[in-house]
Amino acid sequence: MQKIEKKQSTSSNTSDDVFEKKPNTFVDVVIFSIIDNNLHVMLAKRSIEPCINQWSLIGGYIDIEKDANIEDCAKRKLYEKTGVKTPYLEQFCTFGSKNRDPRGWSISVIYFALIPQEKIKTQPGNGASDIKWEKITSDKIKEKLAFDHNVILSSCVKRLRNKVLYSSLPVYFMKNKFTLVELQKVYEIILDKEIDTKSFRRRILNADIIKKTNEMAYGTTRPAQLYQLKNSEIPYFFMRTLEG
Amino acid sequence: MQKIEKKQSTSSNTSDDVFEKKPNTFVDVVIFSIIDNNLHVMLAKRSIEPCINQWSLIGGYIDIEKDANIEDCAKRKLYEKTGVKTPYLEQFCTFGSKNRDPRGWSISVIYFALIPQEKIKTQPGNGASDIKWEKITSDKIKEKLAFDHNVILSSCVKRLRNKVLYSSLPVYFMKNKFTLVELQKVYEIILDKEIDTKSFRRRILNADIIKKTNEMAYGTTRPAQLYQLKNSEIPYFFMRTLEG
DNA sequence: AGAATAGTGTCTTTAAGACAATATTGG
DNA sequence: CCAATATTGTCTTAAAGACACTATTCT
Repeated sequence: MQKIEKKQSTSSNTSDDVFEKKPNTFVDVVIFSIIDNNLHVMLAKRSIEPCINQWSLIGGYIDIEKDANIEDCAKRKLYEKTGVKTPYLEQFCTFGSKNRDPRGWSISVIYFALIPQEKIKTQPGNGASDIKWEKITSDKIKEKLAFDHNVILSSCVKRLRNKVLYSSLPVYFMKNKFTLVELQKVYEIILDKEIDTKSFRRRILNADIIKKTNEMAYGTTRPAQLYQLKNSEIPYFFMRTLEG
Repeated sequence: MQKIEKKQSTSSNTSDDVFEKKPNTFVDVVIFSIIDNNLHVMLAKRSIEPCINQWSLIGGYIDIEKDANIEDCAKRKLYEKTGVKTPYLEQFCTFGSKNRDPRGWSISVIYFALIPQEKIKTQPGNGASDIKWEKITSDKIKEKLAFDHNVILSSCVKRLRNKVLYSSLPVYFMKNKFTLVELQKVYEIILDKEIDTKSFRRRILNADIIKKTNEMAYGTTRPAQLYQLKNSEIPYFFMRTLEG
């Protein structure tokens, strides 16, 4: 262990700055979407060291000139990669340790976002070769990510799964108008488990969070009622969790 | 708005340090305990600027030489003030903005701890004139705290309340051996609401989280069965929330 | 015996689970 | 009509709410 030099002269706006050395500070966003009947996460390929060319979650350091607060920082990173301004965004937790980044002590505030695939402007291949969607299979992905991002992703997926058992979170994956069958399918994809149709519909309709539109979804057989979210701001929390 | 100078020469341990200016980083712990049939929070009087002599939550900056990770940092601060090594400790959330601290951009990772009053070594007056317990009345305290600590405290109390509706968290306020009547009382204090005795006992006993001891608590009337926690590590989560 | 607190019995209510049954479309 | 999918009916089950009742102690 070498001694740390106390040479750093900070350009602080107060005279008594006691922070000789600070952790590096990041915000990372776990961006989820349902694609091809599977839960996916958005990854970015790192263009700089460390971990250059490895895939990672969407994020980067907090820019104290650009960002007024950490949520704005998360929104900025999200907007830069997806073109989406107001997705469902929730602070998940914060990872911080001396080892998680080779550059030294670092903190990363993790958010997660739920986005309907349709709303995402920047699709891989569409001028953005540095981002891609990776399929999540039971908490994990195949890709080996930079830093501790596999651990972060895994615990975030667990949190999402758990929360879906007692909330309306999956509605934030739906496009503007959707059928109850489609919504149930999204629940089943995330939970990786079949749900009884009657129970599901009773639960959702009872919660009074969606309203019928005057449109139907036509397919090859019986058309289905199209619904819309009533109040998209806050998710609904049920009094009971589903079996898990 | 003055321009920020980019003069800071960091003593980083890698050559390519892109972090011109970093937020200051803190960990604060909201330490709860039940005292005199009321929920209380531990406060510390600040001995340095800014906000000198104002009361605040227990916390301080992350010391990258002492702390291996943020949870250790929280445990260290908790131990320094309470003498308790292994309380119930949970990461709550992270606050970060350019305005919350007059010294500039700052991040604070907030933990909360639940401690039985009996376990706390450092009681106010006992050589520690810089700490005190403050009573919480419906999410708030009377004291005007430093920085944004009133906001942090308030949202943390709400989180605690909500979590008590569907978990066994209150057991972490109990001393080693306790009666079901005492545990119910703690639930009622936190929720500020009476609970039906039969329903409460059925719920707790059904969860199979406590076991009978061979001791009774003797008072002025009928003695009560003393119980102990079975597995103190992780809280129990019920399938249904209580009415709220 | 009577006050006080600990603890139980049991009926009602609510919402989920299970699963059979019906409804509506296209071919 | 038939296949396929959407939607509903209804019985069972699990756990909470309500509230009356019994049990055990001390004075």
